[in-house]
Amino acid sequence: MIQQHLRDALVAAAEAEGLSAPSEIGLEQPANRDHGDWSSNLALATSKQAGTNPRELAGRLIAQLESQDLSHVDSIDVAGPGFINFRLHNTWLLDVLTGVVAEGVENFGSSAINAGASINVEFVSANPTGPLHAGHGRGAVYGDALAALLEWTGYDVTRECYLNDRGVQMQVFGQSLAARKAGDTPEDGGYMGQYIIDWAEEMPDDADPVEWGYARALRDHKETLALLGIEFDVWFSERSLVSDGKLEASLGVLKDRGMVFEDGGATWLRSTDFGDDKDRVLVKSDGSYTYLTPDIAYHHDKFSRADELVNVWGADHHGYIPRMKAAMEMLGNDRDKLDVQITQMVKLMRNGEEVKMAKRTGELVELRELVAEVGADATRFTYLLQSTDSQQTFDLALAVSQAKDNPVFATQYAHARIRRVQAKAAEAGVERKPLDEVDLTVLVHEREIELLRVLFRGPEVVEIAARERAPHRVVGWVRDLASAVHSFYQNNECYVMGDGVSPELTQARLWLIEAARIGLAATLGRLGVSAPESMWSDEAEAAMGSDDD
RNA sequence: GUCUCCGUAGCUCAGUGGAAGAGCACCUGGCUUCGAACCAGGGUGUCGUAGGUUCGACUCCUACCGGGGACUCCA
Repeated sequence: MIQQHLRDALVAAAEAEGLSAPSEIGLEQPANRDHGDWSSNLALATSKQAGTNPRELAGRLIAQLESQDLSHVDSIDVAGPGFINFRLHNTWLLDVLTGVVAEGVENFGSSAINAGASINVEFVSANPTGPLHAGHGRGAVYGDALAALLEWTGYDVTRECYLNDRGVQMQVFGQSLAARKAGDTPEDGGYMGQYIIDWAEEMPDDADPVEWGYARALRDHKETLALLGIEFDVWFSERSLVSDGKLEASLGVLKDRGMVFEDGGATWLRSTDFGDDKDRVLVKSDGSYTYLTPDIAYHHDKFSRADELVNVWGADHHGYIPRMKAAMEMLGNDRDKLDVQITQMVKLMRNGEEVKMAKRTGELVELRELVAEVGADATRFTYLLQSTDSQQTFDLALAVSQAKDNPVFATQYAHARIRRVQAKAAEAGVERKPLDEVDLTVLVHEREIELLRVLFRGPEVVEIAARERAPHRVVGWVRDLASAVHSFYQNNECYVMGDGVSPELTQARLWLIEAARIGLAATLGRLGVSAPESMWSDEAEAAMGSDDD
């Protein structure tokens, strides 16, 4: 790797100047190309140690570097406050091309950084008391994409969904169904959505409303998630925690350790001792558990099954984090191994107006409808566009637009274009030779080089995205790659075949676009978005064929 | 009141302590060749405010200002 090559050289230069280089030498690709291909802050970081000013030190380090006769390096300059800027020959980027091709769609971007570690990603976990709505969609897609990202870096990942299938809400849900079945309106606090009326009509007369409703809601969840290509490894039932004694066992441990106290007939958790701002009720004065109690047992159980936990929760649950971390610590788990990711709200725009989503008032947009309207690819890609830290506006019209202002279209289109070019080459009888027989040094055009620069960044972006739990960064990268493809492709100077393009250049460019295609297909695939062979419908394809005749 | 997320170009949003970005919108130009559903060029910023840490802060810390959300013996 080029960075290691340059780092080694920098360390050697520092040592030759009698300096001890910092463990992490800053080395990055400057945004501004005028600042070279790579830039290091070594002189800035060690000038104090050297007892001189950074620019002067940089000059001495550069002299050392130049004496090393480094491969790929064209020139080295000092710039700004004391950056050491490397300008490279494009030969280093040709290694990027061969590397991408060697990895292929299966392995592009993958690493073993987290090999040997297991991680449990819990997401969705919506109450089985109604259909999934568009708000759930963000957490669902984010969680699934995050799980894929973590797998990409070597983790053994479990995708898990928790079912709140006992407790007060389930009873209220059943009562609401029964009321509608009888032609009545649910009591105050009951579920008022239209779907209750619809489901009550479906419900057989002799059905247990709670059990039937649970099965009905769960079916909706599974069907809707399947539309988005989301499958869980584990569906964990809250009821099972009671039936197999895990709930009482966890509660017993907390009692034994003196982590609870009685007050007002209720049992309280001393969560303030571990960073919470209030103590929390575990067992109400009527003897029933709060929501927290089984959830503590659940997370404790997850800790027994994985090295690290990730929870994807909606913004309305953020206040719940301190009490859960406190409880985990009380039970002897490492609170820092519980990573709670909060997704901010989604505003759904339809016909220029925001649609409010509220299950209990019945004014909700079902996730199922959303997917039906814009398709699974656009749904996933759109949800993943932004950081989950910021509120999102999901524009239904934009998501289906067939123009480049629609990010999913622009990105998929890049893949389809490459496929088209490859097909044209095949039709013309041009076969791609084995890569090791192709002279890549003919790739010198700025568009070609830019494509390779973007490809180079891919694996690093994946690493950062996994570490930061930020799939949107991969989305940003793949959009950049698509943009570079369009730019390369459109430019009249970069035809793969034709007048003025030598056979050698054709070969090199065929491999270049294949590398780009690998980057697109690998990334889109991991994000759960298809990399289409064509953007045309079959009818349009046929019509185009007749135009050619 | 407490906690939390957000505040960056006209708009929607990116931005690992390193030298401010993309798309949209707007203007101009570009199809006899592999997809013009596209591309090229053109310019805008007190990075909410004020301090602090640092050689260096959009980034880290503190306090404010503005907006969203959460603060039940609900789940």
